[in-house]
Amino acid sequence: MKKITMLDVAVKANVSKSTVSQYINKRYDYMGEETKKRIEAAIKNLGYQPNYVARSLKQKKTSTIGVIVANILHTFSTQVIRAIEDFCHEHNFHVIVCNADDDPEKERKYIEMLRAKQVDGLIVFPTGENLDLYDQMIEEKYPLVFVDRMIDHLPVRCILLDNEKASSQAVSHLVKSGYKKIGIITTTLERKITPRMERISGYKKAIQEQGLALNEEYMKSVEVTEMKRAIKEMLSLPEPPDALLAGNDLSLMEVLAVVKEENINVPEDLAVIGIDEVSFASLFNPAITTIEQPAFKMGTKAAELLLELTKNPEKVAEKTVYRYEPTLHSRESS
Amino acid sequence: MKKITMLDVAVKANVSKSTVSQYINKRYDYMGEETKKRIEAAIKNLGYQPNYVARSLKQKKTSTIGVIVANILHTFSTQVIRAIEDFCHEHNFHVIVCNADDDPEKERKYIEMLRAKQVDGLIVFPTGENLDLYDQMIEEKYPLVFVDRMIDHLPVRCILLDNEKASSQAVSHLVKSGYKKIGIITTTLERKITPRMERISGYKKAIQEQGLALNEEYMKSVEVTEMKRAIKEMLSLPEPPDALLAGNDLSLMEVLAVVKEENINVPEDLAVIGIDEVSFASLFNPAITTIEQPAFKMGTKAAELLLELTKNPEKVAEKTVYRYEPTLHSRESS
DNA sequence: CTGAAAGCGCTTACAG
DNA sequence: CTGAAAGCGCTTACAG
Repeated sequence: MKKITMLDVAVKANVSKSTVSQYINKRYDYMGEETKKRIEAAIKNLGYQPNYVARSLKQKKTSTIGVIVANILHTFSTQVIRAIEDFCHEHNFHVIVCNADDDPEKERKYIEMLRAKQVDGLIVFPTGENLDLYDQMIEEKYPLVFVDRMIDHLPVRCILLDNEKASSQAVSHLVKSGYKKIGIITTTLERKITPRMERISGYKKAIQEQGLALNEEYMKSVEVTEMKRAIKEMLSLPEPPDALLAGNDLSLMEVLAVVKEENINVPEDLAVIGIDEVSFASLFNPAITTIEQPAFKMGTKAAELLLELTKNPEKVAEKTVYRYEPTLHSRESS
Repeated sequence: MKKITMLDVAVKANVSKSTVSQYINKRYDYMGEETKKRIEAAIKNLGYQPNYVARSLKQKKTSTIGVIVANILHTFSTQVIRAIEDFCHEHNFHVIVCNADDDPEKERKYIEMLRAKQVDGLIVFPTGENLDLYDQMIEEKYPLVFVDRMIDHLPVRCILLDNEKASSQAVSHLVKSGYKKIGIITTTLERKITPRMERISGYKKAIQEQGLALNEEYMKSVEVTEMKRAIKEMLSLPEPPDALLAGNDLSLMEVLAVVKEENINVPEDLAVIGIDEVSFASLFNPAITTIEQPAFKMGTKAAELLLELTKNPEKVAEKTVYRYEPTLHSRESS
């Protein structure tokens, strides 16, 4: 079963490859009606499908972009990905998604593989460790957009939640409901991941603005595997918190696991609130108060910016931070 | 910023393109040590990255496969995708994922686009409507694997849950716990989607095997948007069911939404059990009994089969159904 | 042990 | 209005 090529079509339609190519690319400015029809018939007849690989090689563009998420386990990542895909498919771009799994080495490998595949641009949730690669892309004016995290000083467009605001919304909501001993639990800060840092700093500022005392024992940032232990520790303090802010969806799951294991009454004994919307928030008993990121909007914007850069690669690299507003969904858990 | 090509490396290392190519492809059977070193140095020095598009064109393979899922909103789909990606990345294959969104037209577009991009094979959760395309791929001996759904008579390898067994596990578990009026709710059967059909037929068989009466009013298959209404209807029957089997994760969410809205006591007033594992199952109050698909194993198998076909395209097309065992997680809701 | 040459399937100035 | 020719960046038999 030999593959049908453009040449086969040309022969069948009694024209040259060039003319078939013009037809395929809808450049029929001067094409005779007769010719068009013959080509169309030949294509249908032979079941010809153009080979995008050959086209890409010649045109030096693939109409494909790459997305590297730091960790696909977050609902936020999957929502952003879906938004990117929707936008790209509408604009006839393909998307290759890779999951760096919070591992800078994997991130490096994926950046290199995707670039070898000549993708036209990259949307990255950067681990932050591959500065040489980021620098290189910037220097080459390679289309690049960061999501969720930024790297200081790097002239790259970044899509971020207003993380400090998310924390402060949580804190003021809790204070309004009468809670005064507010704890926060996030995943580890070891690698200075933007959202975690900002959510912590936003929490600190908000606590102080509310005239509450900052208590170091109410702030834990640990690996997910350590999280249940850390939460239990916090809850067995002589003066335990009466409210807990989970820094993201995975942290919230750990909090709820402890709540279940220890048979804690929510919100009577402990108010719970999570940053990131989760599928079961409103179904839960009690329904969980969450702070939602506009993931779909953020993903769409990332794709939009990237495709724009793709079309216009000479655009100056510049650090532009696009901040998005969180939304509080007040439910029963706080 | 001109792209560095193999020719640049060759010139710098004082060898021909051919030799550089040999080096890149690690075919140094007869290559002099000196030459190797010079090439290596030139590559490092210039920061050369091979262009996979050119290689793909020449080799007529892209080391990329496509995955088209029927509906990415199912947790099962995302887990299968992750397994496929893991397996493929291990074997140096790339994966392009598309979401057909239960729309046969989108499926058609994606199959055509992916084939134009010359992906080496396709894993499809088929909508079932594009028989001409499926046929064409089979005839061309194009590597193809179906997941979750099969199409009668089509000689394609299929990865499926033992759906009938899943239903019968649910029914016998419920019967063992003393429930006798067992309902089932699934998404619409309009397009004869395999898992829905089989879960229904498995349910019917199990009910009869258990010596219970089959009650048509206890079986509803409707669009997700209609589901809450349908559930409420079933629950307001003169003799309502005392247990409800949700046919998949999305259906389970609808059941739980009704439970919450109507303040139903689970499992006292209504036992609940769902096919598909969900992230919150064990955190919920009450914890939800689920029947899990071995999604990771299934995805891995799909990838394994496909890569095998890719290596060995002359393998006869044959209908082989790989069935996987469901696992019951007995929790508090039933 | 290494190189010259052909070719993968397209696109694109340019000629006529 | 259409075609001949060059070329995108590789790989691969084959020659030497």
